[in-house]
Amino acid sequence: MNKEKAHDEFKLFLKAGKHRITPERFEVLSYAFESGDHFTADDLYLEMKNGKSNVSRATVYNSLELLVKCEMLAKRNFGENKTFYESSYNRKNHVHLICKECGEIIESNNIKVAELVNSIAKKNNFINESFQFNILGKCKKHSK
Amino acid sequence: MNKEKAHDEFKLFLKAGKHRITPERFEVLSYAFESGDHFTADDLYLEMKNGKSNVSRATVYNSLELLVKCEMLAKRNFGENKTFYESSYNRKNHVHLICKECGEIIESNNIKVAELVNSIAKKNNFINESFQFNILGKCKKHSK
DNA sequence: TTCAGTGCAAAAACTTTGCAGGAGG
DNA sequence: CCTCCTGCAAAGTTTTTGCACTGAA
Repeated sequence: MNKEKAHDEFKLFLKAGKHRITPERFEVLSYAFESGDHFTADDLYLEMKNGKSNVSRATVYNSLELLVKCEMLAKRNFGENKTFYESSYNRKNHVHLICKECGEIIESNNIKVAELVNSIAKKNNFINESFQFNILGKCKKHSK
Repeated sequence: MNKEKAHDEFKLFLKAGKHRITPERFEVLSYAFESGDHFTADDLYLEMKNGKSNVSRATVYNSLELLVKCEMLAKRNFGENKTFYESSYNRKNHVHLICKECGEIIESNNIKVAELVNSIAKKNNFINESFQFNILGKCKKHSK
């Protein structure tokens, strides 16, 4: 997704939900999309501060939640007790492989995951909305 | 796993790792196995305090980590920023279905999950040690 | 003009650490 | 007797909240 399209989509979402259109929210959007694949709210806040942005920590947290609600970002959580965000555009059904040695996060797309999720949900009378699928272990470099 | 067997297994593990055999560690073990399927360290600490146990918070955290290391408990994390523990006895390869409405956690066992994990790991030159597989959505009661 | 959104700092929630005293081996 | 473990409290981390002010509609 390019930046302009993202900007417009977020704007529409804000209007629809009667949230105000503020420059701070678009600043967060812009940094979020320039940031790496997986970042935390605080990382982004510090990055923005470095980049001479004056957006406050509270606003960063708030704006990221709005971006999750409008499905432009997805929340992840990899075992440490902190929340990561990632762009969710065109990224359904993917799995994270997380190296316990170096923390590297590899993403893998596998068509069978979605099928499996649906079949498990169905079997348990459960309405599937999203999933987290993390495989923990050692990456190639650290498998000694 | 019955309580005595668990006690013995933990004892052997402690000896093997040159950890001391202390009454506090076995108290934590005992409460952990009487506690629900998924509990946090702090929940357990408060429960123990209620139960007139004098074990400190630090010791609860420490002992739970030892129980994870000896593979009697598994660490989980369901999207909120806190660590849950669960008994890992006879519970490889299971998936959690978490209701966003009421927080209920359903467990599902599915033989295909392990196969899929192994095949994804292999494809990415990754050594699979464990996984987290959570499906988020609505349970039967809340699917309206 | 109005009130949602903002910045700031304080509080909250969960976990880890430092230290002095106590008990396991 | 030597340390590892313990309890306690303090500190650390990440996230949320309260409050007074500001700016979007």
